[in-house]
Amino acid sequence: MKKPASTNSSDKILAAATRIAQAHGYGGLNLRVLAEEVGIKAASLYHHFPSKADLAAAVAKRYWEDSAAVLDGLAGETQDPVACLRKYPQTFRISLENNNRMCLSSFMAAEYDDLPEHVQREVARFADVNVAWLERILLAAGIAPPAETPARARAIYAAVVGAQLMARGRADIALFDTLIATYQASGLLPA
Amino acid sequence: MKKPASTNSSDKILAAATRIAQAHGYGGLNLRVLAEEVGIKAASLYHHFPSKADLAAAVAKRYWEDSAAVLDGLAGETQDPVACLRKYPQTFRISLENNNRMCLSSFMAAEYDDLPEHVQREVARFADVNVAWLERILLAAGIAPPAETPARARAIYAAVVGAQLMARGRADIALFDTLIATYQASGLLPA
DNA sequence: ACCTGAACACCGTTCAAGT
DNA sequence: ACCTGAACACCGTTCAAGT
Repeated sequence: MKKPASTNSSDKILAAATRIAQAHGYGGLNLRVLAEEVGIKAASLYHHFPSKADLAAAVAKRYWEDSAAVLDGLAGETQDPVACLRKYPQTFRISLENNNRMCLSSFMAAEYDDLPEHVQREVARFADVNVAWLERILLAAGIAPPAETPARARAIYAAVVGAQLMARGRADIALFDTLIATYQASGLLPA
Repeated sequence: MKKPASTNSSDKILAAATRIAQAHGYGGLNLRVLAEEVGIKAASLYHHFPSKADLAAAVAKRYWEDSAAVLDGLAGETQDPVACLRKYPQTFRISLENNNRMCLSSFMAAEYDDLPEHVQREVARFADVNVAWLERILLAAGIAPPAETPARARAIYAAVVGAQLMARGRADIALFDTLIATYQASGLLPA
């Protein structure tokens, strides 16, 4: 039985850090601002995480774990794999709905050069989780020949990520929806 | 008759700042590092640009101007519009070839929340230029019904941008090539 | 016209000191 | 066990002072 995430300080720090990083990235994650949001001083953060790098790694790890849970939930409640694929882009739409935020891993993929190595690893895991899920659903849907499924899964992930990035750059959720609809019309995603 | 770009200091600053921003973004553009690369002190940068924000706006402006020139050159030398569309992703591949760098406008689209307003405007122009070019070529190629051309142009741009971001996050150019090939196989881009 | 050193308030981080 | 103020070297920026 896990306690609710907001019970202890480390969880509050992770939650607040995630929100900040989705809007400002790793470089833009200001520890004094984060600390204030949690109600402590910046120096106190170091009692919970040994460094900003380790905090970011923990944030990125929890981020892909949560994503995996959401995707499994989606697959569980939506048995039809084609319907699953239609709903998949929604998981990226939610970030945009949340104050024009974006996927943490996309932001950090851009910041690749400035990320500590173990943060890079956790960031890559998010893409891995998404691609693996897409492969599984694509196979179940029988959309592409099995040999082409891995490539197709990666293409869908990249395209959805790109749609989110372009829509964020315009602060325009409707653009995201149009892009996804066009992916569907063009055959990249099932209509 | 314009002098070569490297002749005066402002141009050297713009060129160096562009390279840095393509790797580290707006937030990661360190003025002391930039100044050293140009061979002056950070304080001297303010004689050429009134602020980091104005420097970044100038960088982003030149960036989309250069992109427009490259795309016009491509359309000029490659008369067949379908062949043009096949070569288009190459313009994004070049950044990855250059030390795993990425499109300046993609990076800054991620940093949207932290950009001064006039930088946001110049960043958006890059996407505008690319989308307008794609619309023109798509129409010439007769690939999609004219009514669907604007949406298709945006979808291609977003997908290519996403492919670059995903490949950068893995420092893997081969992944970029696979993604583009899959876009072509799925019908988003002409094969 | 262009450059500079020194200073400002702000970053991540450390540490001695508190409860 | 957890928090803090003060300090460190580093950021963007300013400015008086140099050529």
